[in-house]
Amino acid sequence: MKIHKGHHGNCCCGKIRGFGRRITPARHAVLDALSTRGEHLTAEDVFKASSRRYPNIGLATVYRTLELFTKLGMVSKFDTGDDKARYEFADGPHAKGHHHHLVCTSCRRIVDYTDFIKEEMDLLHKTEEGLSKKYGFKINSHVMQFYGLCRDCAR
Amino acid sequence: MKIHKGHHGNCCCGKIRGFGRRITPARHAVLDALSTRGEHLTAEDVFKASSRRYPNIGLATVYRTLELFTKLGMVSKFDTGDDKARYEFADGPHAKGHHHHLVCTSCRRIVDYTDFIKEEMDLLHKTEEGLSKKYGFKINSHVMQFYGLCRDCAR
DNA sequence: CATATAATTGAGAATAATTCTCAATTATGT
DNA sequence: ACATAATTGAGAATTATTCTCAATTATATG
Ligand SMILES: [Zn+2]
Ligand SMILES: [Zn+2]
Ligand SMILES: [Zn+2]
Ligand SMILES: [Zn+2]
Repeated sequence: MKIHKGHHGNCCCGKIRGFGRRITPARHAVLDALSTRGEHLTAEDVFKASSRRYPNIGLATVYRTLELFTKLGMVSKFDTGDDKARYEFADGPHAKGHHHHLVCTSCRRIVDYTDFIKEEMDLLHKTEEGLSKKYGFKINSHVMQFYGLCRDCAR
Repeated sequence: MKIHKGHHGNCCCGKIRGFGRRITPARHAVLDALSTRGEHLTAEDVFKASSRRYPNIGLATVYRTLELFTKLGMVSKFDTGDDKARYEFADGPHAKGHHHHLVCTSCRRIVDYTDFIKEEMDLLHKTEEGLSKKYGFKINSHVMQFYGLCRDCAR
């Protein structure tokens, strides 16, 4: 079986196997879809893209796979106010590609941004620490998103 | 018509009227539900609560009303990862009661917190300004949420 | 390699939150 | 009180997601 060229050139199979889960063509197809089709993909997007490489894949499998990858921390699932979940490869809070989203509430455009990420991270760390202590939560992730109108929609 | 005792003792009717929309018993019932039944309410929660005061209200009306109030900025709609939208009175980014959420991914408990809000606000302002300039977005709102395990679920 | 076993799959049905439709009702300005 | 447009309730429709289940397949083991 061909080695999957993962998100950052690494193979994700180890992570999957490490969890006692199997490597399958369907999962490979989803991985490929995520790495080649960009970000902010709906399940339907991923389904279409994976179907190209693996025409028999079922939509339910795509959902199951995305759920699995999300649980493994390889994928981040978020929503932007329409009623579809979005998926993209997760660059964890500490990784290089970590970014947040700017969403146009009119045309649904999504802009990734990394500006201020450093400051955000500092604050997020501080907050996580403080909240963990105060409320006894073990914090695993966060969502930070801005909503507004893009240039085109604003006028 | 009796004056509605709003969120902070003010009447919200002005805002509704100001938008050319009408004051109706259904809308009053939803306002009351939101102010007396607390926060993080699902549409179903709001429906049940409003039904007490106004038994004939329909679920679709509740949805329409919540959508209207959200558009008017009186209500904030958010989701916490299950597939139900949550609604609560909006204390705008600058208002006293503005808070963020800590969500337990296991039992779905939601904790409001206001700690670090000051610092968050400073950063958010800075970010909003920066992003507005750079991407031409007119930013109206943000979501900031932490996910993790509450004390009970963590052990 | 062949075999055994449990994980995974595809297809379609089922679910559930939300939106839509439409005739009937009602709030509001005059 | 009247005219008019907004709003409503009820139920049907929609749609993203999950579930079911028999068939297939990945992997470990010898
Ligand atoms: Zn736009
Ligand atoms: Zn992104
Ligand atoms: Zn919990
Ligand atoms: Zn809250």
